[in-house]
Amino acid sequence: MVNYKEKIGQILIEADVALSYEELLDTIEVPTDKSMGDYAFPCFKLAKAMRKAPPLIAKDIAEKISSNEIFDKVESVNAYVNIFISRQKFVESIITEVNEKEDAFGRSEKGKGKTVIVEFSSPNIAKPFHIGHIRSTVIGNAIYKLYDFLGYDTIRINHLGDYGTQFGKMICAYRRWGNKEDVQREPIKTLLSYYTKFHEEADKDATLEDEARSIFTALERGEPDEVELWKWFREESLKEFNRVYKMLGIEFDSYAGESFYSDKMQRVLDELSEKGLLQESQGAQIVDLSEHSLPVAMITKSDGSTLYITRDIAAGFYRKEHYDFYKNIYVVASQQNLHFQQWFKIVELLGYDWAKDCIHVPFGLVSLEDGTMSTRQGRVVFLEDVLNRAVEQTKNIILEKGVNTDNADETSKKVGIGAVIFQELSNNRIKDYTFSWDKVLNFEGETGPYVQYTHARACSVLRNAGNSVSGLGDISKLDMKYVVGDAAFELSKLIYEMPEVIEDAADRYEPSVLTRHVVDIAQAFNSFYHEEHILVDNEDEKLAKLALVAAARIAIKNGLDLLGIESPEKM
RNA sequence: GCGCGCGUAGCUCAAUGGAUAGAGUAACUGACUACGAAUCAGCAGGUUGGGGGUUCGACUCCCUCCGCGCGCACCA
Repeated sequence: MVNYKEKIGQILIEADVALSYEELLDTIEVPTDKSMGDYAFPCFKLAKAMRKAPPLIAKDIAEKISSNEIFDKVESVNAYVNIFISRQKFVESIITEVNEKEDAFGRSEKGKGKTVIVEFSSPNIAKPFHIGHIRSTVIGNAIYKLYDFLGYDTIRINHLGDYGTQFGKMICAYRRWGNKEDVQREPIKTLLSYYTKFHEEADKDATLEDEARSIFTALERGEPDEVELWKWFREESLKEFNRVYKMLGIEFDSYAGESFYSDKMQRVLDELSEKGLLQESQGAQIVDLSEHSLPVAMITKSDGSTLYITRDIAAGFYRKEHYDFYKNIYVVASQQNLHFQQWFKIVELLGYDWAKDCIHVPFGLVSLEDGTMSTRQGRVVFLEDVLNRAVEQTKNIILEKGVNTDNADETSKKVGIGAVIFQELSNNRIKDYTFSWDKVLNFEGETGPYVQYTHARACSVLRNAGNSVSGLGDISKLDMKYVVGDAAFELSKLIYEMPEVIEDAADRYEPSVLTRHVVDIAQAFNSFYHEEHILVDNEDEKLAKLALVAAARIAIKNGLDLLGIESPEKM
């Protein structure tokens, strides 16, 4: 497939345009208005060097390059050179390529031999998996899929919050008020109730806090009783988390959480100390980052115990040595911005250049209509409930509409859960948002079900064509003059852009770029579908159109796939 | 107080420094005897928070002010 931008860049170089190839690629753009061409080249930058008015430069360039066979028409409008590419050649090559590559359309080998770690989801043990956790989970999974598709070796890490003084409190509460059967029946809710009770009681009796601390110290020392309880809480919690991951179709390569690094922190402390970065302050150990315009980072508390940041530094070392990453990505809320800035800087000050390969991918806050989420105050929406309700809603719609499907339950899951994931990946991740049932259960307009519906519709057309689909034969031999109309051409252009959109989404760690592009393709497909009759009597015309439908179907499916969303063939 | 982020149509959101700032949604109008109406087409909706500046050109970059969110030593 020709890269048109690069091709136009070369043509402009041959036409003696006084810019470097890189500058040209940077300047060539896609006009906002289709009537101004498929590509445009603004000539303002050339004015100084050529000592000529931009519109005149545009006119000269347009004349020089207009005879090229890959263009239908080149014209100058004011300071712009507007380029209309040859439609038939274009649709022919893109439709052929997509149908040949199918699932591999957009895939690349760019990342071959490079390892990318994506840390995401990372819930806290014994705490509910709520709607706030969906962000890291779903964004992280999409980023993993994008990098995997671009040929990188990928490692998915679920950095479980399974360590810290909170487990001293939990064990303390369990021993006082807990019982085994309740925990087994409903682990998270039960453990959480112990945790809440602990805080209520601790307000009245301060000695509880001391007891909890000593239990945590025992846990750190590896006392068998404490370790056994902790392990059990962790397992029960994971069982529940895995139920949600299974619904979402998400897996991990490692569940090495915070506890995994408990024996790997001394080395960090030693090294910080050797390199003169560690200072004592009010009994605690700190790293002073004021020279780097950052607040002081506390490495150990006055009682000697370690903190979150110490564990993250230890994890960084472990990952560099164990995986030799090319990129080490953390999909963690923007609230942790300072935390990551601090520890990346500390690693840099220790003299490790891999600090620059550690990347924090932040995202905005989810709140509820009645305020920020608070598990202790019972202001929380469980992710599993959201998924279940979305599935239920889908089932109702299916029954109500009497839609064509093989298995209503299966389809409801794919569509309902797809809707929730899609919505999460629709907006720029940095934006805060307020969770709304109305919004998450709306399936019209720019939504997951809309895109899935479009896919199912394309499948339906291909099914109705019967033998014609498999009989498409050698697609490059089809007569593509039947698919050069505005609607078909628009659709083809969007499909053509998929691979660069995928790269862009990965480079920017921004799955929403892809989500939006998939919507654009669906919209273009639906316009084409309504404007033109596909299953016409003329066999050549029908086959050409079916080849385009098949290409659109593949593009949508690959896009949804990368977002972690299924594409049912009927719905 | 200091730092980071956000502010675009009634609402939810797009827009690698480029041409007349675009979608969806809500309201209104129209299209199911052609291939799926979870669809499509039309109409309407804007001082891009305010004010300066840089630039041939600013939603985009710089300064400043306002509003909101988050963070800033013994939680994670």
